[in-house]
Amino acid sequence: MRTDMCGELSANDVGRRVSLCGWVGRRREHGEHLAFVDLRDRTGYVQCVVDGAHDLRSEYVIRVTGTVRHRPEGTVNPNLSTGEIEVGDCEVEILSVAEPPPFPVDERIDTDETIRLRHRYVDLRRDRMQRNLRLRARVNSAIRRAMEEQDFVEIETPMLIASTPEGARDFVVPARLKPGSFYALPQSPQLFKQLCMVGGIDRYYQLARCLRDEDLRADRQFEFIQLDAEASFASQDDVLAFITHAVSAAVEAATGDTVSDIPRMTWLEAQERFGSDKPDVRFGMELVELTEVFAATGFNAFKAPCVKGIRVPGAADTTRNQLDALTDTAKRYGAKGLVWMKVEEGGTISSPVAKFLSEPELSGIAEALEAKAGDLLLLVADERDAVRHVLGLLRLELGRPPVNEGGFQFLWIVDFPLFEGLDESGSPIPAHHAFTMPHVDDMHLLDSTSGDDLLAVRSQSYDLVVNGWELGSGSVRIHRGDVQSKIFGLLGITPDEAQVKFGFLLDAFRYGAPPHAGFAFGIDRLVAILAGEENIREVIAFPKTQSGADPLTNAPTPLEPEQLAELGLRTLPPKA
RNA sequence: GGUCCCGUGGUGCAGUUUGGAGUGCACGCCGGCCUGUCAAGCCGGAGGUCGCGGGUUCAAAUCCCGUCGGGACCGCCA
Repeated sequence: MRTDMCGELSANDVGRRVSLCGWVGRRREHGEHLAFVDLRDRTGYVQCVVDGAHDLRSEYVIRVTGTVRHRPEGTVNPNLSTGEIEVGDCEVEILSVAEPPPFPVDERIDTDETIRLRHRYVDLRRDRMQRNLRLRARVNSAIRRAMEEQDFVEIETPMLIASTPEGARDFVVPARLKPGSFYALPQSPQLFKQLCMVGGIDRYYQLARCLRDEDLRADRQFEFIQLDAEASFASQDDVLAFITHAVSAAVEAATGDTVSDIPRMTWLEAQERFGSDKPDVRFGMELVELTEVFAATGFNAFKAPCVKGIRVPGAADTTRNQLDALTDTAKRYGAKGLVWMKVEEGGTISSPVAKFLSEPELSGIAEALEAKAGDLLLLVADERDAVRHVLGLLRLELGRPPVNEGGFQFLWIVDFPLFEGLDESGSPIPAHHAFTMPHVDDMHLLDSTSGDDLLAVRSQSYDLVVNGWELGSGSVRIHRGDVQSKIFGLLGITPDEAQVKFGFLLDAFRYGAPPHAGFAFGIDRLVAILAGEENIREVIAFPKTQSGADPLTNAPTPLEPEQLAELGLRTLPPKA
């Protein structure tokens, strides 16, 4: 139907008779016999000169056959890639009429997202979505190529699997042939990829669709895509190298630049300096240790296991109202309180609590935080993890740059703790999952009866972070029965329970399991960052809203009684 | 489970603080004029359940309560 694409025509095509197909953009009519029509396809716009455009309307789908010619002197449009030329002497064929679009395809002004999603097929015509989805396709392609260059083989794993109690809430699917039983949709192909290792696949990867029934956020949808990978006879360093190569290929597809090396930071350092396991290192305002400064303090609020502070440069003009609001925010984050201090000209510290602090304490704060006149200092005292958490969130709130500023600061976070806490019965809670290999240097601590010792055990697990977003995580897996038994024992999982929950994996490991390690990172998040988008919905063709609905299809919907009956289901009445 | 913000012709906004006639702006839409525009221009016109329900009031887009929808975040997401 067409010989060329609108946006690809140039002065080189002058004189050619071309056929173009696309949507009618803006029309500029000049009386009965001259009109300009901007014709749009996926490549861009070109101006067509037609003899009257009365029967054309916005978003009509048309085919234009005409001759490419230079624009007359003085009418070249430098803002348009095809602005040097136009298509004249046009025959116009209407392929499809269109009602006026619910919002302008031309995106000078932002449109409410619900309306965009309800008419996503119109929204997809816009440059932003075209760019983002095409970027996503290039990134996917580059990642596949990078993994295959490294001898990874793409294996597809099932979508209908058994539910396991760990981790996120499962989406479930009723089993028609076994009423009362359910499949779960995979949160990740975790167990299957390990089975692939036992199966001698050696290097597995998949752009895997994962589903988790948890609350949605700017960076979280029910369904998302991960580059999921696992390699046999591979160490942590090997995996990091494999993934770095894939990430570099993705970045190159987006920007042309490669990523040669991704720096590493231990989990402990990330927590201490940034109050997060996914630090945004594009800006300073690091957490500063002040516990020692208050070792002998008389101020009750600072008699705590940990005191830390952050310095907000030049923010001493923050009003009392704003500071009260900030204190409320800190409390919402779980702080007992927030102490603020303003650094006056000359270095004097003014604060509601200054009168409770000694001179050495005040000077100690100023020195540790490298306070300068005009700065605002924020201090939190509490248990160590609470202090990190609150200040980490305040730091982001007060200093975080927009997502598209400061380049891409990739970071490996390594040496995560194996356990993230103790449950009521004193058993440790796994930070990653029950198959994560402990750090070789900490193996001996597993025999300790001390909770503190157990919580100090590091694991061979690692996260990939960019600009404060967690892209993904992975670990070296346990492949030895004795280590696995010890971990299960520590977790309070009896051999019988382990057999019920993970029997098929443990069975598989008895038949010759290679040492293996793997990783998975979120494609949606990576593409969003590369596209400069704050929200992954902007890089997903048909996303859900924060309440999990699709304004386009109206999903989720109730089922007909017959359909429920066939599945052996009965629904409860809505809650009153 | 919780906190905060938003909801006004098709689109984007102003109006809400301090209640007084559905008032205004830009775009779009419909009709007319217009032979070199490109966010064309000029003239005219249509288009409203101020998300929904209740309350206060002589009077509610505006104040109060509830509810629905959307968004950001905390919890949650091994």
